[in-house]
Amino acid sequence: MGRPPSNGGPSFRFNQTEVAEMETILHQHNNTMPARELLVALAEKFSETAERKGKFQVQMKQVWNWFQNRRYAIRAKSSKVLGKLNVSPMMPRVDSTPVRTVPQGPQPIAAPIHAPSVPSSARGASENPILEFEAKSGRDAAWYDVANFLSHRHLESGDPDVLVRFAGFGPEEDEWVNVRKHVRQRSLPCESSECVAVLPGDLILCFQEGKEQALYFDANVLDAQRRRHDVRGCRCRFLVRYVHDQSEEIVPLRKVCRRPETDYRLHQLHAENNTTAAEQKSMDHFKVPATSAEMIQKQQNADAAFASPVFHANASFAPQASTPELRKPEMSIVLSAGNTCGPSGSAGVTSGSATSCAVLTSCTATVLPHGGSVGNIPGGN
DNA sequence: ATTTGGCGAGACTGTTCCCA
DNA sequence: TGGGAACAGTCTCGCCAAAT
Repeated sequence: MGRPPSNGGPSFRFNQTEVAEMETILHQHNNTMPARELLVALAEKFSETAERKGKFQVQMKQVWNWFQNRRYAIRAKSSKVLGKLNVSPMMPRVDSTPVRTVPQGPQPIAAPIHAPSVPSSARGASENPILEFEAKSGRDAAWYDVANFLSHRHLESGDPDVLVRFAGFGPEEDEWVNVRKHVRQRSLPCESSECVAVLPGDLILCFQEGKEQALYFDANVLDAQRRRHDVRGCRCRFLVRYVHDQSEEIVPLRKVCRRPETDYRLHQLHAENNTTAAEQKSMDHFKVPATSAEMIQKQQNADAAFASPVFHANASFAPQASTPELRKPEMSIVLSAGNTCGPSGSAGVTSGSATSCAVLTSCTATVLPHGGSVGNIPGGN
């Protein structure tokens, strides 16, 4: 690996003019690789300059290498800066460059947004007593992980607002958001084996890469094209329609974050697989049940047993699942001055009643998963 | 017609070497 | 010694032919 020893020839360097031109092009291309034709044209152009003509022929590969190195250098530099700010480069608000590493590769240390840091088996709502939240920013209609609930207030309409600190962002990015509409349990990044839980009709959180920004938006799954999994993982494709702009796109699983409400599907599948495996030893290791219309219908029927496909933090719903372990977690956001407010709504913002804390001196946000334990998120006043 | 697997291009990341 | 140039390994993804 690396550069081989030179054969004694003169070393090549791009001059300032050439570098400036390539930097301009790189900037114009939003730090992405220009087309091959452009690289060839650049190489020819540089070769035709008075300085080089007849002396040195600039190869397209050299131009290509320069772009590769410069892009890598820029990324490395920006990640260093972000590291100093304790901000993950995964944060779409900070780095609008398309991010490819959501479900793959080493994850950043600082609060990765929607990056799977633990196995899905440990992420299930029913197994994780301290839930995480995401909030919808009013600035760009995108969803971000919530680091802290800092404060709360009430609008004249009676709707509770909370002041949130977005994960990886500073106080200047704090926003008041409506708890009813714009706060909900954090969406879960999908691992390869979890594509079966993403079905047409689902609301998902989808990573939309635009020219200037790449953010997580709500989207509806219109169709799912199932493909066989291999060593590369899930190769399925999902046709989605973004809620905010109604645009449609075919996306791979890695761009999809499913809603926690679909956890029960995985539980069901695991239960079924365990049962079937006991009966059928020769069964394939990986099954893609959604290729079957029957399976889709089965899941959709199961969906119908739940009150709402969208599960907001404040949503009032009545789980009707027959088996208690498959019920969605009943969830409350509690803002209190040392008090813990349960689903009873006596003093907290709850899923059902949206009642409020009367006094708020030291704010803590407490999550109560379906009768579960309590975790506190330290906050401001 | 659909699914599957292979292949190649491109992207990304990291290393090595050279020279000012 | 640091910056720049060159290149290799790995991964992703689209395309296409073969298989079902």
